[in-house]
Amino acid sequence: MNISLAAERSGVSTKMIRYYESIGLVAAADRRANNYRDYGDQEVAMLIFVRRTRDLGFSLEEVRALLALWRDRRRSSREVRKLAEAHLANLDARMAEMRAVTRALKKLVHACHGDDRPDCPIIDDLSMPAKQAGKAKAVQARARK
Amino acid sequence: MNISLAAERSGVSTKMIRYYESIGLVAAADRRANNYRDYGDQEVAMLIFVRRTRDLGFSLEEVRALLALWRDRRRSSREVRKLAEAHLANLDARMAEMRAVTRALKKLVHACHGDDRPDCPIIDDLSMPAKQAGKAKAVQARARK
DNA sequence: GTTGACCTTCCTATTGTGGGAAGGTGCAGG
DNA sequence: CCTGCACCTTCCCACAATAGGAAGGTCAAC
Repeated sequence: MNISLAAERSGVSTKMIRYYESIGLVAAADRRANNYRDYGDQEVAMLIFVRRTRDLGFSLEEVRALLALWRDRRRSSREVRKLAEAHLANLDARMAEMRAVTRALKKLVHACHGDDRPDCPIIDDLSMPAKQAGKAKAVQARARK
Repeated sequence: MNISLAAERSGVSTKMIRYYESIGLVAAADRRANNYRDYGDQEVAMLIFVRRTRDLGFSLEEVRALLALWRDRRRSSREVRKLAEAHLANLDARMAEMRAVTRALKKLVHACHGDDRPDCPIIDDLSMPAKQAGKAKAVQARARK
């Protein structure tokens, strides 16, 4: 099967298929006499695996490790789970960070009256070093004296 | 003040200060006779503003818009809040996506016994097109027949 | 006057992905 | 047979933002 058909079936673009091949993530495809790449169901299955792991936010290096386990019939499920758990920890950390940012920003938005006046706690707070952030009112008041 | 001192005070690396200047995010710094960039407190304050907005996850283009409002004393706080709210919506959407991914992955991890056996629902699930995902047990069982 | 700590510009890499050019191949219709 | 069209190939460029380093200029202290 042509690369574009493999792309359609796997949900991985032709660009990405060639790229994955170029970085050695997936094995180089067989070539036909035309020099066209030729794919079978096995290869498509592998591409689907890659896409699904990518969808779950694994980096290409993590995908590489998972692919190795996928191919290894003697792998232990322990290894697979370890990788998945490491990625989960990663996701949790990033989400915690985003939650903190969201909380801080929501507080600022809440404090801003959002009308025609130029007075704005959001701008005021962002003008200060992080140390004093969140204390816009007092600090700005002091600055006016 | 030297660029490295401005970097230290603002928390923006010298690399980034020069980069921000090169893309026109911040105005080109004054130069001294040596051709060294020269910064004052005003410029440092602006860099702090940039760093703080970056810390809150605004893109450089968003920072550019916020900087314009920062400089404009006749801005309306409404405009500022609108930008902040748009960014919050963005953050919320991304977090929702991550939560969904986390949930799916946690379910898989939970289903994996994680011992010496090669049998692994994580791998099985990832081998399937998204449509059938999460139904690993049934699908794999059918496959074995 | 040399050493070391600055400064300058310019190039490279990263992580994934997309866009496009330039040229080859294959098939269908006129 | 020629033309057009839809593929395919490789190669280069772009993006977001940041970091690293080379090559060369400058300044201060010892």
